Amino acid sequence: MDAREILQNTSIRLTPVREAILGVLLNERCPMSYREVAARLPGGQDRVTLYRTLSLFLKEGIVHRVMDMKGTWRFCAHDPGHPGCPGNHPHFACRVCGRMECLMEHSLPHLEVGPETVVEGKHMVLYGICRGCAVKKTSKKEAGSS
Amino acid sequence: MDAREILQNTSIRLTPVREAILGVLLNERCPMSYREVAARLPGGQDRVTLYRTLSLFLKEGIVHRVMDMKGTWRFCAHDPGHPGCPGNHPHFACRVCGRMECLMEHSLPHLEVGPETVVEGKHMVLYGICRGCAVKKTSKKEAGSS
DNA sequence: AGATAAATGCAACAGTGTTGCAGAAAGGAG
DNA sequence: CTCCTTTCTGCAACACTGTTGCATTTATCT
Repeated sequence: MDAREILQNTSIRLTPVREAILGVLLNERCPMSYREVAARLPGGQDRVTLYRTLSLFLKEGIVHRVMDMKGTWRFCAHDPGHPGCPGNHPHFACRVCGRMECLMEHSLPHLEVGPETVVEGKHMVLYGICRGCAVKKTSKKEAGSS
Repeated sequence: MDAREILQNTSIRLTPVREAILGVLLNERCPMSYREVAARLPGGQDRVTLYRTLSLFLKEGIVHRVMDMKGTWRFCAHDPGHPGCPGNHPHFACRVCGRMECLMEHSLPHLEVGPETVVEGKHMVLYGICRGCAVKKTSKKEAGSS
């Protein structure tokens, strides 16, 4: 299912800008900051349009978002095959390459809080060094010490 | 143990500004944003000083920090009686009053990620409506409908 | 094709957090 | 106590994220 099809399944209008933005998200399939999305767009789009489009996608339920360790929102296109995807999983943020990934194989644990408290949602972010960067680092070290 | 004593146990200098800032954190005992801390200070302190002081406290290990749902860091003084406190618990953020609290009674679950990945830390934030605000809302509704 | 509603781009703003630098204050040595 | 070195503080300026209001353009329906 490509961007065009997904957008046509919603009540919002299909425009080139939206198709392009959703296309980028579908292509990467990891939570992206506005900046990362903008860098992969042909250019000429306004920041504001991008912010508004991402918020709209969120409202329409075709993306979810997580906050990374720098305090910026990252948006990720849902996998159409995973109906439970809407953010109900933890994420991992790499401090070296800055990328974030969905930990689809886990679901967020349920925590018991006080009886009156209303829990509307939860976020969990692990941070550290991703596999790709860890491997690169190790091999660099080994190369340096030999 | 008050702010002065805690600071004297570290290698950093004891200054009135630092004593005041740590005093505020010790008094509230919940994760506070720079803005909340500033509002409780006598005034006259520079924003930059406050940011730097909080970062210093973090480096010294006398506070921990969490990111709230608006992307701002919140700092919380450690409970001297809880050596395991350094952030190893989830937090709850109320979207009505904006306050955040430590969920000391829970610890963060361990998640198994790939073998090469280096996990350096994790964050978990529940959000919704805290007990205080939920109760207030209910009683308001009841009062309105009667 | 024309009308209407929505989407885009622009300018401006609020807020968080950072850096560089000059003057002020803390802590130690004599 | 006084001087000296270190480091802390406050100021100005900046980069960045995210938001709002408004005028213009574009999509969609009739």
